[in-house]
This record gives sequence, structure tokens and C-alpha cells, in this order.
Amino acid sequence: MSWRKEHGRAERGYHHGNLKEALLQAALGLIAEKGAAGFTFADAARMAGVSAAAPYRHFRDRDELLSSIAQRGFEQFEARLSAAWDDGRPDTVTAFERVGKAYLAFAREEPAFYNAMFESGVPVDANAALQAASERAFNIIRGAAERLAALTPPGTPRPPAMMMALHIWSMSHGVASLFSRGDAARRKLPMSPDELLEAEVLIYLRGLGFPIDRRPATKGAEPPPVPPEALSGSGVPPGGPWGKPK
Amino acid sequence: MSWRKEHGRAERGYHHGNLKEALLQAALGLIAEKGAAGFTFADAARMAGVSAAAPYRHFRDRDELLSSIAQRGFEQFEARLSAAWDDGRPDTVTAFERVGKAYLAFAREEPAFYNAMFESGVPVDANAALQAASERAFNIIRGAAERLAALTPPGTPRPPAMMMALHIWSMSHGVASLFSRGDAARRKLPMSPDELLEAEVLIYLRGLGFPIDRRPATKGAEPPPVPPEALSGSGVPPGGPWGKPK
DNA sequence: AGCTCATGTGAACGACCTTTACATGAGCCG
DNA sequence: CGGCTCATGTAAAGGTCGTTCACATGAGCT
Repeated sequence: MSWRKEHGRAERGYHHGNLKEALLQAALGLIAEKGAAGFTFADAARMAGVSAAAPYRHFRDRDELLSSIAQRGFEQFEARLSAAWDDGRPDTVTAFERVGKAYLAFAREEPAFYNAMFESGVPVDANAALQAASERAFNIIRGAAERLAALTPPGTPRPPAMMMALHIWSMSHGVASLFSRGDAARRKLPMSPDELLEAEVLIYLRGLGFPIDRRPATKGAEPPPVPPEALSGSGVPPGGPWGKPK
Repeated sequence: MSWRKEHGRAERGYHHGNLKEALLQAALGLIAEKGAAGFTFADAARMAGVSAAAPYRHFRDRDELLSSIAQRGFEQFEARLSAAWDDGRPDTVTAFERVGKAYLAFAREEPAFYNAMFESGVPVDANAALQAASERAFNIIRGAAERLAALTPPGTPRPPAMMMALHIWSMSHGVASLFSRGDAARRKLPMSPDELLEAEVLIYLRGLGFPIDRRPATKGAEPPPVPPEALSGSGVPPGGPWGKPK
């Protein structure tokens, strides 16, 4: 119901009334289906019920539509990461973990946005607004990293928050991009992408000196339940210390 | 000099003599320039000096050419990773680090291959040969991870090598894809992608219990030189404990 | 010499991107 | 209410692609 500013009339005359928005939505659907590469400007126009030339009244060209979507994607991305972070409640580590999961969840649930943002070939600096939106999203991760860095146990050196943030981002993007979407997800894994990323981040944090519970690893506490080569094959093990987090 | 099987003659008559190879080379160049998305079948044909229909004698369609390049890319990738690993010499950790660097080097030095392999939209399972090549490359990382896992210090649980390999891969791909190539490289960083990845892997390995030198982090050894918030800004610091490895 | 089959050509189709000249009608001004 | 104007849409056309098909060429074998 976003036609014709007011009336809910489905008919439309010469003027569409809300073409720009309709095109964005149509494109989003098409990208979700066929990827940013397979998406065509003409299809979006057809789907909105207008001629192939109409979109040019709202976007300079196909790339501008794409980067508009990428920008919108970064905005929603920021919102979701921000909600997941929830200002570090109830505790910093828990909230940090939640951000990682939110990252993957976004990649999985919003494939069209993720595609436009990271895989469409649209350069981040194509547009000042796009770049700004991208930076705002990254700043959520960075802010979280800053809070976490401030918590490094006494005796351990404090890592630069910026570096931590970049590390977390690369892990998340790496997992999402290799294992968590579309065709890439066809690679067979011994564990889910979520579990994979969670374990990765936890090990990383422990490497920074954070006392991550599961697995003492500090003192000589002998290997608990034991998960030696469990995951070496490609069968999915039931749980195990490196397996299911909960 | 790969024309006309024998004669070095540059003229060519009706038959090209080595069109398949010429098309692969042309495509490689075009992808390096304009990305897999921007590369066109017709351009490759033109560059090889044949009509637009000729390529169809050697490739079912554009996608098959692309996946051929991806496959070839995985083969070269495997070779480079394998050389970098060098069967774990002189010591496992050093060799492992070298593999990470080789990963980034490949992404940087062979953008066309990397693009075709990971960013062209070609699904890994498009082709049995492609999938096999991809697995062989990954197996280098996995083999290295296995050797490393076997080295976990006594008292620490041994992580599943498969998981380690996937973690390392995701870090490498994440860094390469976000910071180490083309337009993505335009994101400004406080350190080079190589340094970023090296630090990431080292911290990760320490999290697994490996006694990584730089930075004791185990006992109460007080914070050495100190690098507190050095990298918080975006200026490039000269070195610092998290900075230059050497 | 002649045959055959892999390899290359030209022309043609439909789809796409983009531009240009023209049509429509919503909103405003008098 | 009447008419102007300008944002918004249309039709048509040019250029490029991917792909197919009938046909041409000539390399290698018999």
C-alpha cells in the first residue's frame, strides 16, 4: 500500500506515484533470487509495471540503483548489529558474541542486501552516503571492540580496539561469504557456520587473554570430556566441547 | 609462441591453432581489468582475433569459460600454498604463517584468478573438476592444520584440525576479500592486510594454547613496551608489538 | 586425390542498457 | 476555473551481448 500517496487505488494512470520505492523493492527481490549479477534494470521496471526507460528518472543508471540498495543495506545492518550489541548488556562478552551471530544472521536472512553490499562489485567509495553508511555499521563493531578491549584482564596487554574490530569483521565476513550463503553454503561442513564463527571468536578472544570459560586452557587442568579428532572427518558430531556452544 | 602448433608464423588463416588457450588468457586479462562481472565473451573473442561465435567451439557458454578459469586458479592456488607450506619446514608454526601470507599474496597478485574463484558467482559445485581442484587447495590448509594440531602443548586439549583449517581459511578469505583487493582495498586501515592477518592468526593460535613468543600472555609477565591505544586512530604506527612482525 | 570432421564465419534473434524526442497530468498561480 | 510548467512516464532507436544455426575452410588421414 504505498501507491498514489493517499488513495489505496490499485489502478494507476500515467504516473506511478511511488516508482523509486517500487523499483528498490523489485530490485531487492530480484537480487535475492538471482544475485546482483543476474539482476536486470529492465526486469525491475517490468515488475513495477513501467517502461524500461522510466527508472532513469530516478536513478542515473543501474549501478546507482545497486549502490542505493547497498546503502540501505548498511543502514539496516547497522540497526541489527546495534540491537544485538545492546550497549554491552548483560555483559560485554555475551553481547559481543551476539554481534557475531547477528552478523551471520543478517547475511543469511538478507541475502539481497548482503549481496549488494559486499558481492555486487559496487565499490564502497562509489558514493559518499554509501561510504558513510558502511562506516557507521563498522563503528558498531568497533565500539564493541573498544569496550571489550578495555576489559582485558590485568597483567595482559591491551590490544588496539581498531585491530580487534577488523579481526572480528574479517572472521565474520569470511565465514559468511564462504560458508553461509547461497551456493557457497554447498561446501560441506562438520559444523554450522554459526558454531564455526562462535568457536573462532572465542578462541581468538582467549588468545587475547580473556578468560573464556569452556576450556580452561590456562592451568594444567587436564583435557575434560575429550574431543580429540572428533571433527577430523566430515560427519557432524553431536556436540563436543568445540561443537554446540550451549 | 603457442600458435600454429609448430611454425612461429604470426599470420593465421582460417584456423587459429590455439584458440582455447588464447581465450583463457584473454579472459584472464579482461577479468583482471574489469572484474568477472564486466568481462564479456565477445571481448575475449575479439581480443583473440576471432568471431564472436568461435568461442562456442571450445566452451559451452560464458559460464564454462569462467569456471575453467576458476579451476585453473585453484590449481595454481594449491601450488602456491603447497610451496609456502613446504611440508612444515623449518618448523610448523613458521610454515603455517607462510601459508597465510601466500594466501594473501595470491589474492593480491592474481586478482583475476581470485575473482573467478571466489567472487564471480560460479558455484563451487558447478563442475566436478572445479570442486575437486577447490578441495585439493583446501587440503593444503587442512594438512597444515593437522600437523599444527598435533603439536598442541601437553595439558591443552587438541583442537579438531578440520575446524582449525576452516577458521584459518575464513580469516584469510575475510581479510583478502575486505581489505586486500581492488576497490575493497580503498578502506583505510591502520595496518597492512598482511600484518592484520598475521596478528589475527597469531592471536588465534595463542587462543588454542600455542606458546606464541611475542607477547607472553601466559604468566604475569607485565606488559612490555606497551602499545595501549596506539592503533585506535587511523594513523599508521611505526611498529609496535601488534604491528610489524619482524 | 579425396573425404571428413574439427574449427571458424556471418547473419540473425532476443534481451539488455541507455539516450532522445515526445506525451501526460499534478500542482500551482492567477 | 483555466492555463502553465515541470516532474514523471512512454516509444523508438542505437549499441552491445549471449547464443544458435547454416555454411565455409582446411588439417590430417586413407
